[in-house]
Amino acid sequence: LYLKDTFMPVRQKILPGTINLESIKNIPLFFGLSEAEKESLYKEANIYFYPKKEILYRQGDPITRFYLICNGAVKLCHETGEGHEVTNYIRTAGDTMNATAAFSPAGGVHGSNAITVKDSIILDYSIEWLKKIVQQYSSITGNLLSDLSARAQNLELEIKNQNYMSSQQLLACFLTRACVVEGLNPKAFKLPYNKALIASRLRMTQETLSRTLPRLKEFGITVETKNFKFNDLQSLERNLCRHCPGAERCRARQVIQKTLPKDEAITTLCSVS
Amino acid sequence: LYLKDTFMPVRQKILPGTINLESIKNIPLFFGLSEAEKESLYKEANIYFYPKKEILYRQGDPITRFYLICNGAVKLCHETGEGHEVTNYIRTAGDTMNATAAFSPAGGVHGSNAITVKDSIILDYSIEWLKKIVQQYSSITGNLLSDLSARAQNLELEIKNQNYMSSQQLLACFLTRACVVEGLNPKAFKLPYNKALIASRLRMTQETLSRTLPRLKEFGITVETKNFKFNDLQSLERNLCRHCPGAERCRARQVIQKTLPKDEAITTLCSVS
DNA sequence: CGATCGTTTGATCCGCATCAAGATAGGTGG
DNA sequence: CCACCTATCTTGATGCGGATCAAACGATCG
Repeated sequence: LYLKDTFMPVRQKILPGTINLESIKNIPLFFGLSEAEKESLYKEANIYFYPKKEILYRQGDPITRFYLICNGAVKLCHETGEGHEVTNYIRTAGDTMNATAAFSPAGGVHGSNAITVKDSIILDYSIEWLKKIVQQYSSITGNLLSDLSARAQNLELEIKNQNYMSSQQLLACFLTRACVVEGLNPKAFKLPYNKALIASRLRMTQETLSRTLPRLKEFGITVETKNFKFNDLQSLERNLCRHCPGAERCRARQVIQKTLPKDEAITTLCSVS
Repeated sequence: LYLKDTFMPVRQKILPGTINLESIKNIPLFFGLSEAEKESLYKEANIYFYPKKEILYRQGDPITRFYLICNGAVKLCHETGEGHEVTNYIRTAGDTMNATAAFSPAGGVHGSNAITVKDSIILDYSIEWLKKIVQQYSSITGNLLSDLSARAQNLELEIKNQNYMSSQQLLACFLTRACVVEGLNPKAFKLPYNKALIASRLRMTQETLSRTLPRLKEFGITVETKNFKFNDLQSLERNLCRHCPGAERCRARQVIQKTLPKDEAITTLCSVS
């Protein structure tokens, strides 16, 4: 850390020249850039020093900046419904933050808090600016970035779901999503895949899936041999959202409630498909 | 499906004009493209019809093509060490396959099999060609794609690990990786974070972490208060790799064995950080 | 010195995996 | 049409890993 002798109790802007730029040059994101690109990237960047335990942003804040950690470490965490803290990731030097959010179509808000766990030096850009840079050249590139972002966001959601949802909830999510993806009628549909495949996809055994199916009745889903029926979306919402971590709970709740009155397609709650 | 009346028992090339291109135009990847881009993308694409249960590629095959599903569904699956099949994802219309592999630095081989679970129409491109297209415009874009790809690949690995590894294995992975990321000496180091943070990151309770620490001795890792020591990498390798799904097992094994003789940095086994 | 934080230990419980066996359905050939 | 077979699915009994609740322990600090 190039500034470790200086006492910095609070977030503090670092002016060009104050910091040794060599450390930045070793960051993968800047590999192989043309001089022009480097120039514009350096000019547009904010560089800040953050002491340990400083909050970069809070869950629920609108997403506006793209971060790049030069030095130190940041935890991404959120509060669960039950009140205790869950850390999703620890990001360290060279890692980016908000890359997925930057290129996903919807603007949205942060799903977690970002807090330094060590003294850190972090660089940030306006997302608007970054998006413009990327898309001015080729739109297939922008689309690929969106695709990868969506993929990564789904994976993050899936990790949370796998950890904090019961087999009932996972299965209900899967069925819900299947309706959307496959364009099925929630009032009466047949399984699009055989049960072995679904169990395998949900990372549970066939036996567990088999035992879980009848217990979906508690969630307002009736099952008879291969015929499924969502008949109580309110109950589904109540049960799916219970125990979900903060951001997801809200998202699921909103989504179901929004689709309730129209009672048409049930939108995506869950990453599993 | 535009060709459903035709009987096609095997993979079969579809010539331009045979298929209704409207369905392709609704795919997000092609949104907002310039005419020139569209032109070159359509020209370069292979379009194939695949019947149900057709194998697109096998685990271990070199990665050469980027796929885009127009219609149908594909499962990505692999065999576990114990012999039964695990499905990682089910990809459906509009999803891409190998996007992450296409933009990660190393070429590499497929970590899973891809098999259609319905009759499908799938489009594919050479990865080389796609890479060239993307990088001819701006290298920051290429770097962003690499960053997102790496992120997504780590998330996939994390999902598998969370599901198939014991708390001992997860913790050992975390410590191994911490040595690499933080540049610690495997022969003697202190925890870079406090235990509450680590437990939270590993999605286990503090109590479990506490009980797991002494049991790391079985893996050749000794723990005294806050001092850690890897003293038997062979044992670590044996225990970490046991129960891992195919691709990861091999990767972990190779990585440890490669670092064994030199006994320097232990390379990344696990996505958790 | 008590107070708070970080950590450990013990007792208990619950969900899912595992192993094993039975049930149902779909398809084939006689 | 029935007997047979295999694939698919269900049910039961048991065990294990980690969560939960509760309490004790140790360290650091005012």
